[in-house]
Amino acid sequence: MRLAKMEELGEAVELYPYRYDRTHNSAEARAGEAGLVAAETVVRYPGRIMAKRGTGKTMFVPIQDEWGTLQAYFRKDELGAERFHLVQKLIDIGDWIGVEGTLFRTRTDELTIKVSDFTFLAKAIQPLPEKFHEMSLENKSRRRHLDLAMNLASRERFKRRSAIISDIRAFFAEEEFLEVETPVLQPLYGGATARPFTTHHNALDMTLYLRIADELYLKRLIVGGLERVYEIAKDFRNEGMDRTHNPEFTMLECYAAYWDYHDMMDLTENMLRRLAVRFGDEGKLTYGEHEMDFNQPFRRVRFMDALAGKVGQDLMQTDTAALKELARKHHIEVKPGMGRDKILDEFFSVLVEPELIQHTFVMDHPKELSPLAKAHRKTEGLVERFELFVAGFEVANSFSELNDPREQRRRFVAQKALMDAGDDEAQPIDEDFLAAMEQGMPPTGGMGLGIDRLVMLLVDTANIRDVLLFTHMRPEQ
RNA sequence: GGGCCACUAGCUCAUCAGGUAGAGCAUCUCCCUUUUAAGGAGGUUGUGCUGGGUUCGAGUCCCGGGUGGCCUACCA
Repeated sequence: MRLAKMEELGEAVELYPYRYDRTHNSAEARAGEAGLVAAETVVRYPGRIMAKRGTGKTMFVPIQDEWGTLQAYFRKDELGAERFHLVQKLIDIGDWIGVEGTLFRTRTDELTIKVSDFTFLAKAIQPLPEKFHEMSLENKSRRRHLDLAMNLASRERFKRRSAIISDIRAFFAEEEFLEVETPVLQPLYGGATARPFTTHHNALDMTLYLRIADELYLKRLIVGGLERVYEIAKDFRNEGMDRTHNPEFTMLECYAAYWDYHDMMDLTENMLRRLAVRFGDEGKLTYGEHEMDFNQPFRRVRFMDALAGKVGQDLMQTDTAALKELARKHHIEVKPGMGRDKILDEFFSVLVEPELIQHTFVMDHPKELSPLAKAHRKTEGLVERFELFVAGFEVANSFSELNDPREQRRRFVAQKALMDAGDDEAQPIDEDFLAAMEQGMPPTGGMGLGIDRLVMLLVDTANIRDVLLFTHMRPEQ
């Protein structure tokens, strides 16, 4: 048993020492091989023991650090019987160790450190998982530390996510947006249609909600005179979870004074093209079986036009009764209480969305679906809004922000009516936000983008769990 | 929410007609001074998810429960 060996090992070495002076990591040692070998430089390299291959008086031990693996070669005649015994018998796979020695190539041409001395760094009591088979998705998600330890591809994916988010921050800095932080705990939720998580503040004895969006706070900043703001933050929605949904997820929202949704569309297009160039293949992306070329201008299509193309007739003037009749014909489910625009949305998600593989901006949505968007400047009944679809799912959502407080109040009241009618995703009236808007809000363009889905797209993975380090799962047992 | 499938050693899995369980890796003992899924000899490892039923006998068949996966639906 490992605990028994630990005691014996503990008599010879410090089991949990405090620090280690590294001269090279595995990537640096590989890159500098020629010089290091020629000069017989002594390197000090720490990492985790991933395997042990012994031949009695020698040991080959692959040691893994964040960047990869470097093999260490221990010899009994070099280290002495006692020290060699430690490596051979008492040190286990999973333990952390620092080795010191010179680099050479073995007979089989593997870059190796010939160990002149070593420092024990930390003991592992539990063994690492078996190495020949992929861990199950459940095990990977539930025990991410093991997934990261065993799968370099998984590490790479998460490092890539980090790099993508850093690059988005750099992009917004170049565009002169200010990064801000707004409350997670909110007395009222809003900015999206979704059910919230509820919590309680003891000192104030009041109900608080975990935010479902940052929108209403970011717009207050626009009112306050900060002209370009953005936030990358977790939102929380109390809804189902599946391949593309997690109850907490990372959202990017940005707002710019004096812009409309056309400006936001350009910004979104520029940002995605830049990411595709930096993280894809020169602007081309492969997602599953699909190929997309972000160098090409993004397709732009009006919501009602896309729908007309599918249904074979313009639905702009079609009344609700006729729509319901059409829905039956297309096997589209209409639930009681669904308004005309909601039915149109249903048509859209069933008929159009699945076919939006290539990056496409869908523009000018029906009004009822967008309580925070400004009415279309030309077409009655529509709003100035766009959604970006890629590979069949929605990545971004944007509008010319409604800034007329009288109209905003009417929309809130309409939402309230929906809520009273039993729609538990409708938004409550936010008087505080309305008061801010009444102080005068400049014309503003706003955009929200799901970071997790964007990362899925850029690293070509079908499951949101692959891009979230820790996902929500039921507790075991 | 609906359908299908799975749950057996620490890990990945097997046990094809019901007769109280096995392989590889891990672990333990021994041999081996250039191995790389190292090798060789030997040993240990299980409330077979859970509760009930059928049966002389259940991991195996039946029913309930739990957990997970896939598909589907719902969800700015």
